[in-house]
Amino acid sequence: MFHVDRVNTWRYDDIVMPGPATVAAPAPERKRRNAYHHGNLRQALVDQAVRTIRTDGVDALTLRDVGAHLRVSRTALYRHFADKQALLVAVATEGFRAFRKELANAWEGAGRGRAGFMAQGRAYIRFAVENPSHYRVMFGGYVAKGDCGAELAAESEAGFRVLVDALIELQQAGLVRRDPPLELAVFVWGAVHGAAMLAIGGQVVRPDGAPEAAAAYTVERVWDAVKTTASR
Amino acid sequence: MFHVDRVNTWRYDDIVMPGPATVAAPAPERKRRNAYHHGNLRQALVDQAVRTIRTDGVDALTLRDVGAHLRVSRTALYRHFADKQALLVAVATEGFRAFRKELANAWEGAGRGRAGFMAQGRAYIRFAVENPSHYRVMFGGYVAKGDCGAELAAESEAGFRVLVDALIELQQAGLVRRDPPLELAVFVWGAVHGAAMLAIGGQVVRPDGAPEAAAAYTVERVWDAVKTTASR
DNA sequence: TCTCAAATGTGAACGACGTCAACATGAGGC
DNA sequence: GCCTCATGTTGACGTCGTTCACATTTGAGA
Repeated sequence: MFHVDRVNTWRYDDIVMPGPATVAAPAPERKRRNAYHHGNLRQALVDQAVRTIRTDGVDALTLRDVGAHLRVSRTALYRHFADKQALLVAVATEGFRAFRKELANAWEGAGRGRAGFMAQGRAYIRFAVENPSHYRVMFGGYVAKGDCGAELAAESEAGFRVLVDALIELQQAGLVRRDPPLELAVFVWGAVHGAAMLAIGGQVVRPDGAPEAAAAYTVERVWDAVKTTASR
Repeated sequence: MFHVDRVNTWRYDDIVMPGPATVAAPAPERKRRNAYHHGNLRQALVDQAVRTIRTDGVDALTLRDVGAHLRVSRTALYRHFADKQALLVAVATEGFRAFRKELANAWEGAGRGRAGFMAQGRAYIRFAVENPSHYRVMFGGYVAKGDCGAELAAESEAGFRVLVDALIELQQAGLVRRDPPLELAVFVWGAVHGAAMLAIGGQVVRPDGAPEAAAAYTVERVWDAVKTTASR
């Protein structure tokens, strides 16, 4: 959860980079296979869930199916997750981890500043377009009913913080208006998130190849919304 | 569906105002009640679905429960809808009807122009905040897998057109930049939609009363994104 | 090396759900 | 008054998430 009313109490010095994201990676998955005792079933379950969601959508995710693909009883899952919801939470958590990495890479890779801001926005939309079902698990309300768990909250908050940090840096450089950073960040996140949702929701049909261009346009407009009158 | 590549082929002269929206209205529901033959079961089913969604969320919607509340068999629904998905489509369609009305009222009520734009944006977010579950049915991917049906498509497109028309008018008044109207509209819709999703998604926790203020802030930033440099 | 408790996987079963097919009932035109 | 069609009911099926009692393996301590 992001608390907008905690603007002055946030601390930005405790960011820790997570381990490598396993999203989309088929995963080794063979350590010791002896009928019983899978080895690392928990991670395998998450990976398989991600794979199924990616190919068939969230609604097609079935515990029985996940178990079958892993040659494991359908109830083995309950030794690692409280229920199906908990599995989805784990999926979302992994998604946020990879997502945060993409955002940070874009920001750093483009050399921060205005270009970094633009790159970060485009990376956001690209992530959603390339992982629509996964993105929906993260933001579509399948999760986060309040019972989301601390790890998910921390991970999504960390992703948000990448954006907040960037905005603060841009403010200090005089490029972005000096509104409360979290207020600004919520606007930016919302705008890009909305564009992403529309892009993957089927609500807006575009000619092929256009998602990239549309994303660029969106980010340009967002920049106009937050830039100072001084900055070009 | 909104086709961005049809910018030059859209026609804006065939708008027809729909009948009064029945969203949230408990509905009379008693015409001729004789155990068999409900009278107007189709509308009653939609109304009950809306009521259940409003109080318990989309996931809690059960055909058996809907039937029970209406003192009707659980399968009576199949005389009026192909399946559960079709019922959700009907719900979304009604949502879009009411939604469009809110947007149009805000735009007209504030006297169009810049104030109308702001009012329309705030009305959008207010609708989402006041009808979060309903809003999720409309935009959360429960519908619109491509099998959404013509009526839903027309209704949602009509809502979108309210925004497009407003933007075109603002362009002609020299208040909004002269980008392709649909490109602009997709950005604006996306930005406000994203803010609405974040507001109702539990991802952003705000102090009470803030949704209105946050909506106002979002709409101000959107205006900065689309206004001409000439307009104040 | 042996033992035994804890961790992990299995199988059968339950209730709820969406959906279907066969049947029952009522309304309205002839 | 009859007949047809729209509309509502009943019973059943298959799938789902979940639970419970049980089986198997692991690993720490003797």
